[in-house]
Amino acid sequence: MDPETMSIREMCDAFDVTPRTLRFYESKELLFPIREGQKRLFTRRDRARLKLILRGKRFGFSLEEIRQLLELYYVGDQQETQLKRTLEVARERLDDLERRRAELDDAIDEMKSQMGMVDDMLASLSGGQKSA
Amino acid sequence: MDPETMSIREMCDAFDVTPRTLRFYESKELLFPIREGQKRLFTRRDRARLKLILRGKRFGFSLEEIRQLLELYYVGDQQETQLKRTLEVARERLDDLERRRAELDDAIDEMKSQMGMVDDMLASLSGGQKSA
DNA sequence: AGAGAAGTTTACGTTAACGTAAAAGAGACG
DNA sequence: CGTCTCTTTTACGTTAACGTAAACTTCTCT
Repeated sequence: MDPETMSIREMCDAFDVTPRTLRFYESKELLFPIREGQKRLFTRRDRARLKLILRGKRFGFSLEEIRQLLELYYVGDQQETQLKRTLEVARERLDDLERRRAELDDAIDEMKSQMGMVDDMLASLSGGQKSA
Repeated sequence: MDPETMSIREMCDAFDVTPRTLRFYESKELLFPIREGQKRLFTRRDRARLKLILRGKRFGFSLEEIRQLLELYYVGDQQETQLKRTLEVARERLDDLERRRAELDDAIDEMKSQMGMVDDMLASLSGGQKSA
């Protein structure tokens, strides 16, 4: 009823995951739904987190790595040294991501050239005329 | 002795993997070392494949997905329809990769803005002067 | 009250991708 | 010949990330 929160089923439909998955993520401290009696109520914060979790998974991060990343997003009021450490970790992660992107670019290029070769093979099979 | 082939240990040292991993990849038909008696000899082809395998893993592909991708790199002399199908699969994979890259770019941007916020918090803690 | 739908806890099962230990063969060397 | 070192096969163990089934509560509706 509260437009701010969602039931477990609403979450599942919205994000295409199973209840088991949401409970599992809670047990691993990736989500923190509040309770109304027995029932879980997922907040806006949980939805934002889940979105990041699913994205992280698509890049091959483990749930534990994702959990650590999520901490960066909800820093809170910590001490300065803690914040500096957090910032360091964040920069490392960012470098991680940018290295991945560079590799991904390479992979895409290689794949495109591979496909060019396949195109050529097809052309030589159907057409017969070679480009050289 | 043959500069063209490498022993299992040489492979492990060169790629920083364990013998178990190489044997496992062979059992899953990702690598095809030749045999000299009992011993495995890894060829140039195996080295090229292993490089692609390790890259694929870094992007969160499963070994089975990687195996299918590798087929694209070693097409051989198949029929035209087979080649066309192969090409289709390759294009799908390429789209996959480019979607991933787009998402990765978003993630990097978001992370950068997050880090900007952390920077601001640090500045306000040490300096005191706010930027607004 | 009875039935059904949605949610909960508890707990065993499953798949992927190796780790790790045991037992044995094959070549090199003093 | 005996001992190393490298490699092999066989096979049970492990972790991550859920799946799946069983046995309750708790509402809601007729």
